[in-house]
Amino acid sequence: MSKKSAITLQDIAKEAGVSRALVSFALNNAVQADGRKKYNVSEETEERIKEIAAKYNYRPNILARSLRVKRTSSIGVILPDISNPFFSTFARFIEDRAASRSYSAFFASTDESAARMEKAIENFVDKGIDGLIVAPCSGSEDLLRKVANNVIPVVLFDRDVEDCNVDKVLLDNSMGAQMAVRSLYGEGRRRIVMVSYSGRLSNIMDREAGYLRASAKLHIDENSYIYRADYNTCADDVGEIMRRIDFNCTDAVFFATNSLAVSGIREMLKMGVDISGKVGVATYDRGDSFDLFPYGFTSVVQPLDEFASRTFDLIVRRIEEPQAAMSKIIVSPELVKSDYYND
Amino acid sequence: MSKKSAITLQDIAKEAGVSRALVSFALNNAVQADGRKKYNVSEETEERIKEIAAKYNYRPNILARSLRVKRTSSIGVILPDISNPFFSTFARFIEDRAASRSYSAFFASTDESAARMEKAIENFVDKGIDGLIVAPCSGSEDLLRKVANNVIPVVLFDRDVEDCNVDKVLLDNSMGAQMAVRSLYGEGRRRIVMVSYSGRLSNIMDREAGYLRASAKLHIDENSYIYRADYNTCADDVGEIMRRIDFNCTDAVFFATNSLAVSGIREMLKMGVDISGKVGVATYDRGDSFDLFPYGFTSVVQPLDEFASRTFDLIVRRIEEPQAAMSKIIVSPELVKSDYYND
DNA sequence: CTGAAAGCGCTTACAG
DNA sequence: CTGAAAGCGCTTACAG
Repeated sequence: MSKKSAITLQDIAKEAGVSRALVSFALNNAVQADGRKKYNVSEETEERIKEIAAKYNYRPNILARSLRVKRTSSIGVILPDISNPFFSTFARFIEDRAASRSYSAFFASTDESAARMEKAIENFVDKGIDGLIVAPCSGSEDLLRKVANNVIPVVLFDRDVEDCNVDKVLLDNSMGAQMAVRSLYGEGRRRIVMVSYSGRLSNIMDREAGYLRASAKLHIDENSYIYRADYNTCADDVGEIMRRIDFNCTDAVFFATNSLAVSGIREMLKMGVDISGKVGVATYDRGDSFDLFPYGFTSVVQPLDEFASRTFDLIVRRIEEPQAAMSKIIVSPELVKSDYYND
Repeated sequence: MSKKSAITLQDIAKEAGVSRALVSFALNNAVQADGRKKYNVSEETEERIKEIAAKYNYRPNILARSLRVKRTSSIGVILPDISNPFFSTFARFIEDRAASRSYSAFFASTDESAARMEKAIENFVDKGIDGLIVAPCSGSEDLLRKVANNVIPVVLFDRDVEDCNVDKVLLDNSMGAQMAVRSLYGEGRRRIVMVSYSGRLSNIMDREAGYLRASAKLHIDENSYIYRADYNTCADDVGEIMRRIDFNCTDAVFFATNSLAVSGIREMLKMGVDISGKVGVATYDRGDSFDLFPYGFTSVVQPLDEFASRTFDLIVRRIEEPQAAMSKIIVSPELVKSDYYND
């Protein structure tokens, strides 16, 4: 590790008495598909060059290499907000996966704004990333199609975009919602409402569909109702929504997301609702601090490590084999019931 | 935004009938300190060149530029774990700050391992970052001194390292702890214990010092006691520690960190401790989901936005003016009391 | 006011 | 088995 007065190929070549090219060959001696080295350098020379490189702790200049080979081995990851626990955990898994495959990742947060997303992509492309992982915000559909078709490989995760022919890694959001509803049903709940977002994000819409479907199957859909908060004014909105719910004829609340649950449960506590007693709660995702919540509840948990590794592997494959067939990977959620404190 | 068949300076030069150099001048027309442009290009030519560039939506190749100017306008940020809410929030603020100043940031997580930290730094330096922001883990002191002296500008944040002459942005950890203790004291608590980590991280040690100091000042130090959990086995350890506390003669618990508080409070709930009634709770930091915790408690909150902007500005200054005097910025925490549900 | 030239550090097709 | 040469796309000191 040394930045100042870094040693170059040239320096090594001079000391070894060979050309720069030979040094490059010796150091990168790529083994081809047929098991033979691409370039033949005598073993003796190769050894000598490697020793010199090691002696000076030679580190190739990645910028120069990237400029030459027109690949940077880096990807961009576009998220709604990296400070959101769901996405920061995803980011961590991506970071690890990328490192293990000698890639690096840039992150950018959009705050659900298509304009910010466009800026971020432009910025990333300028930097020379080889591919893009995106959890798209609504309104970014056209942009995404354009980018995927003309600019750079794209893999979608978490949220789907219609008519966008790219690789995708998605959760089975409908299944998760159905699992949650069935779990509440299993507790004897029959009058289950859902608190969700307005907007047209595919994951949210699928969760709503799953909620309705399970309710219908269980014949409790006459009591189904979906309350929707505006994404941007979430916290305030949710409080207001919760107050509109008549808890005298409501058994359970199913929250479409973690942050809805935080605001919503908070309001329920303020209202003095008998949580997990008279009124059951289920939610998508659960932050670590949910463990502080001293009532039983059910959550739909997404396997973020798998999510991240699948997504990452897909973008790398797309970069290396642009013509490979498109994949759409649907990951199954898990149901976690915590009734820790009711023991 | 276009990657494939990107247009180059050369192309523009040809169409404009001038040299590449002139195009570069026209597009970058730097205004110098004396208010004059560094290179004189006739206005007419400059206009023409700019129009052509705009027409083709020319984007300079950043790799090529970086290679030439030996600066990448990127920094590395080394954190214990980006999936930890404290650090992911910090990351988000860094991201925004960097973008607003046309920098980009790489992130790496160390899991408190000095070996991983070294790898990450090596990796970043290879990538050509101009500077490094580090929340150092214990055991990384020598490495950090070496890097700061011989390799690349470094700014420390969150945790201090002795005998390391670099810019630093730190919280007044002792003050925060004192505020917490005084707050508990104000509630009438006199027998306050602290739950902390073993190890030698400066921020933790300062919090312990603050706890002891405030206790002494308030003459309640005869009841002071610091329980210490092993960092790596935290969750299990904390449960065991909590069970060792005799809550018959303990008024309050002060947790040194958010994650200690989560595990610790969880255990207290299991034990049936009358939280915020008989036993008060205070903690450093608070995740969003702390809002779900339906008891009053006090937390020491760090102004992460200021933390991030100060840190970022410092590293940029150091990059641009390597000889500037070293700064050590101490940021004050804020005390937040939540007794929302006790209203 | 403008341009030719050198060079950042690497890789690779080509020639021997 | 090895090397000279070209070139990735840019910037900048220098010369006119």
